[in-house]
Amino acid sequence: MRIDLEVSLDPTLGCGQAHRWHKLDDGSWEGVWRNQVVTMKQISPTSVEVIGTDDRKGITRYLGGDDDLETIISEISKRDEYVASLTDRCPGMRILRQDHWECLATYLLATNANVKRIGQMVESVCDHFGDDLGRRHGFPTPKQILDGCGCIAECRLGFRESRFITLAERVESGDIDVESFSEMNYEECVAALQDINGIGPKVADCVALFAFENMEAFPIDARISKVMEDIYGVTGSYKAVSAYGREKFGEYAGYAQEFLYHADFISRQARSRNPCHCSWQKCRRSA
DNA sequence: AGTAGACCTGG
DNA sequence: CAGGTCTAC
Repeated sequence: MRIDLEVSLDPTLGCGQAHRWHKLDDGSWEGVWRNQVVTMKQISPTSVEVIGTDDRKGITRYLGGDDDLETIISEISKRDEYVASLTDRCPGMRILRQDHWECLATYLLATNANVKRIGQMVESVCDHFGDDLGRRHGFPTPKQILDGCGCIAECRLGFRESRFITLAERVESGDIDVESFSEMNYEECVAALQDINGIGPKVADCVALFAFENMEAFPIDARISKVMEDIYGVTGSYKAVSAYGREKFGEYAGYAQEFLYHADFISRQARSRNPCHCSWQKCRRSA
């Protein structure tokens, strides 16, 4: 199935928004989306070939296809010259619309772990508890996690393990209604997310942005923290730095964050002797 | 209200 | 030490 959409798969799928996409040798991306093993290949800057699902509308939406890139880029560019200079270099990068539960549970695991480790933990949890889809496993439901949690130690989640189970319990019992976060505005959403044990301001911002469409969220991870200091001279508490980002970039601050993140990723990659930081990506230069 | 230290594991 | 958070000052 061919999708006509301005989207660039490498930065969109490969740089840490979602953690289940692997770049294959032929340059296509394989992942699991809604319990289907899906492969996407870039055909041109404005089209991708999708195998493994017939849900054109769904996958387009997942890819952020409802976002008007022109408007968004114009909006964040007019607010900052540096971001304006980055948007040209990375056309077609989009913010995904991830599954609510999967994104929430995944980012709960993301604390104090690098991209590679997050991917390992997520894949392990899927392999242990998710539906067998052949080449890959689906992301497990809360019930699947609870039913199988006798062997969860094998997933090696470390101190995240108990938080992960507690989250599954609270969702399964109805104590947490994941869909209720969709109805909230940004402030309400991150506040409610932070009521979950193991979720602080950074993870809440990521989930608000990548799952619940709060495009003004401006997550400050270690990389963005350095960028904010180096480029803008902004330091301080999480709250202060993220508020600066939201105020500077406005309603699409999350997109600005992704451009800043990606540009820093690429420049460090270029400067590094071992060029490939992207865990799943086969890197020609290092091979 | 705002900030050190500990925290599982692995590259 | 790593794409933070919790707990205890």
